[in-house]
Amino acid sequence: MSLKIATWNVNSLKVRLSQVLDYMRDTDTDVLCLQEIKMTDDAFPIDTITEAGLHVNFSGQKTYNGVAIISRTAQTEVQKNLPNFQDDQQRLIAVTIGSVRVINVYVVNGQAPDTDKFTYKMNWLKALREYVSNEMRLHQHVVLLGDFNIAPTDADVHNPDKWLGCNLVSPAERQALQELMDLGLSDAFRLFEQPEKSFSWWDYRQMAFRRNAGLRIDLILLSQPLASACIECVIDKEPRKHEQPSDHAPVSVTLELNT
DNA sequence: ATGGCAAATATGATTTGA
Repeated sequence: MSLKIATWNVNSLKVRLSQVLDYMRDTDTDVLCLQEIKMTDDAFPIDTITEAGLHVNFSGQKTYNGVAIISRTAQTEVQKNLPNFQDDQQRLIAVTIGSVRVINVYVVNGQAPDTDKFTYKMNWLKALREYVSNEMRLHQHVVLLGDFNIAPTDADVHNPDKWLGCNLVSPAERQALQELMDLGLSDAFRLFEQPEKSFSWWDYRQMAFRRNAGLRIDLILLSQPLASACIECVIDKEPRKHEQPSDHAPVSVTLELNT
């Protein structure tokens, strides 16, 4: 059985709803994890999505953040927010689909390394590690994916010199990502040969997309059994070329699972 | 050194993002 799981920071689901529905219609994506839906739960377009024959769970808030998971088959064991971290911001939703535990995150941006927001980011990542560690004891098939707001290495940055010392690329953030991966998770994108200068986000300004001046910060981390089952990981740049695009592109993995 | 763009909130300018 083939299973395609994708992550996409949509930067407002209100603005991008038609693009999301088109994506589920036009691709063979089975599970689509969204970040930055930027809407309250009472405004969530649940009817439009379910009328398209899709299943969905979501955790939203006013103005910022917010996450959702859309799938072609049923979702169970819904977890909203980290159970071990008091948080006003809606940044995590986890569900089980078939044998796969899907953990969808919108990691804190962190603004700059000497700010309160950066401290919040580091504390949030520490709590995420605890949570994921426990989930991996309960589930063999774990996918941790989303907008990590961390570029894993300088190969994931168009201009590392310019980014030196900034959030998204700092040693502390990269160490926190490494500690997550040390739980037994692999960066799916790097399981395969990939083109140089592969990015998942491009600034809206200065024609950054046309110049391919971007970062790879949207990641899919797989537990070992899923890494073995993974046959592909791709960044789909097509939606970034659309009218009124999100500044992020969808990233997907294809898993070939037994049973 | 600064702003560039986009979205939300709100209706003018500010906040946030990465």
